Amino acid sequence: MSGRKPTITDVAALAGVSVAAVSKVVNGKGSISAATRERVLTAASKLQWTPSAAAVALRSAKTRAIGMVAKRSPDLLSADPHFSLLISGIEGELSPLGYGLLLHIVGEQPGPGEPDPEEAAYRRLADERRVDGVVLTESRIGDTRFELLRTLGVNAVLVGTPWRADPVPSVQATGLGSGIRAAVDHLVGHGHRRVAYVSGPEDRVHTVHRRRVFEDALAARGLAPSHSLVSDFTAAGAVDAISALLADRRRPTAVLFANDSMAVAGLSAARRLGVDVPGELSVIGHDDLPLGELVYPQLTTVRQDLVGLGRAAARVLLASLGEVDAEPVEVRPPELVVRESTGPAPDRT
Amino acid sequence: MSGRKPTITDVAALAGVSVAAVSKVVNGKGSISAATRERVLTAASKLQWTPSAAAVALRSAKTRAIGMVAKRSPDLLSADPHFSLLISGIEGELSPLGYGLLLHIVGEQPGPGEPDPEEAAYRRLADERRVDGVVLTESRIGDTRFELLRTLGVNAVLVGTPWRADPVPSVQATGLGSGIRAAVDHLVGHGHRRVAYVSGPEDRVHTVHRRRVFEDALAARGLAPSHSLVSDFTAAGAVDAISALLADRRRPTAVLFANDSMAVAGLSAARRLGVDVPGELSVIGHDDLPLGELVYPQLTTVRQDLVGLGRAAARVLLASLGEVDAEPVEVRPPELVVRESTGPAPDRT
DNA sequence: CTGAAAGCGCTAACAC
DNA sequence: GTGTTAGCGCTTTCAG
Repeated sequence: MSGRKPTITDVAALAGVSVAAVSKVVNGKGSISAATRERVLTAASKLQWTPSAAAVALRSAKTRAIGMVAKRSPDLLSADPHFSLLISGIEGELSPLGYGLLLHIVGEQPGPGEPDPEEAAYRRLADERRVDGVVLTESRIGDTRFELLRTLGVNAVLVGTPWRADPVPSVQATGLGSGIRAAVDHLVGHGHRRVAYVSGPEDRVHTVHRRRVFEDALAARGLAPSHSLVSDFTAAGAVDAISALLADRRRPTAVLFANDSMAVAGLSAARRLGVDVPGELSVIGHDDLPLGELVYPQLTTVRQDLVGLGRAAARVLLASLGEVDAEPVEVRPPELVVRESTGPAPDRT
Repeated sequence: MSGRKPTITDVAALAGVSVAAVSKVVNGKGSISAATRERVLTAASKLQWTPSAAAVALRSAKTRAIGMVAKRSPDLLSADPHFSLLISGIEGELSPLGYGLLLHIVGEQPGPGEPDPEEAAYRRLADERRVDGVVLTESRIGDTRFELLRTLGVNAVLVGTPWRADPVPSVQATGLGSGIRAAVDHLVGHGHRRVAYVSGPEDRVHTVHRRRVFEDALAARGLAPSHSLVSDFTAAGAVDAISALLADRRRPTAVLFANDSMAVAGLSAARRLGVDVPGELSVIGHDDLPLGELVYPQLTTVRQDLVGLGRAAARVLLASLGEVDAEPVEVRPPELVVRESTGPAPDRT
């Protein structure tokens, strides 16, 4: 395409040294005199040479890439912005070290007579030796991915809470639960007594965790959930949920959703049904995606430091690869962001 | 980590053939007897062997990966869901062929005394020979990326309209402009006479194109834009724009935004100012991101087949790599999706 | 401190 | 139809 790409040999020749010397200076290993280093460096930059990733990978068995596979339902709605933020954080740590991020998006359905696409994706990553590690998200109850990855021999780190204290590397925010507790306090402090919860899919670890935190927080104020629904992170699910809640004679005056997309969809559905938010119903989301600020009324939500989580996950992986020291990066605790979708409970009627 | 990974040699030994034979069968090249093929295949599967990506890449100078670099402003708001959809389409084509997608996210700012991070990212991808091609998005006026990529010797395909008929590979929807024209017709048909346009950043090729289509469509109905604003794809920008429009004594009765995020932000801002949508103001977005269905009122928007564009881009790249035939995949033409944010023009007062 | 040499796992001529 | 044999570009002992 544009002349041959220079190789280490070219650099060595131009610098008048051996290829070994060049290798040593670019890797900072072995001992090299300042003079030689200098000559190699200038030769390299003159030739615009950068080590070939493939050669390095083959020789050193390190690809300098980490992988991520995202399982996506046809309803692209939910996970998306969540992933983007996480990826931003991950990339922020990888890029400076020259690591790449290999992304795979797989469907939910195994396709007729085929293996689980998610598992297949991890296998391929491992078998082809394309990555040095992977980051997992959306911890699931009964999650088999760690086991799989372990037998495949690839490093992994989980963003979130492991399924029952599995001894797997993972990262989570400090003070987990503080945001939801603050949300409950906010609501109760505003006179709400009937507050409902709409969770995400039940196979998610965070689903049960968040609901428990919610219930405990309410209990601490001497209350119990007015309703507790399970939904699926889709818009339709949220709409169904809100319809059910509003149809109840003793309907809630406030509802917490397990993510922002559902919260916005629910909020919109309520308004469409003629229910004023926050006048008649307060709504709180979870994650603080950009979306929440765009809508009217703006969404009160539990902010999660997604970028920080991504960053932290990358650090853990990088540390296990010996690239950085294992100093954990701090992930900001979840916090309540009060905007316009919450307010005082409506007058008792 | 878990026993040594099997190599082609192991497979050859187990099958009782030469490594060349194994290579031939996995690559479908050369001539191999059915019997040998069979033995190789069983040996390979017994050993769970898959060719090492690094070895293949080094030897054949093909990485079987394509790259993408996304330039992201600190305000993550805009490009996001757009990218996710594109990526879904791209991955859909890559995965079946065993290709990977290497993603890089870079900031806008060059950092003090540093080179443009975007350019640096492309250079790294090329110099390290990490990918066989890249897909570019967000065609810019005066775009230098193609030139860069050409001198770097990497295949590239653009999603969108090239900057002034550059002879670069690109994909776009058939019937470009049809969606915006339909939007204008929809509005005018509903009695709107004062319709405004809020564009994206002026350095984008699509910005000027879409605005022209808009103006031409209006002109075809004997009208001219009531206002034409330039914004920046941020929520704040959209809010400013809508405020300016509504402050005008002769304010528009309808406004088209260059993307959905701005449209939703604008729509929300209008409502916050006490302006009813669509009663007093009709709003139309662009792209049809999931977000538009979540909000209330649901957003009328110009749908763009983002997934199809991603798919098509991947095909073009794959074709230029000789992996697939160059049959262009069809990208659905843009179409107007009428929802709740548009309606009849308010009565003249 | 420096260089020669042996591969990493695989593909592609080229012989047989 | 099948095997032998060079490397691809780099890292890493191991002598000097």
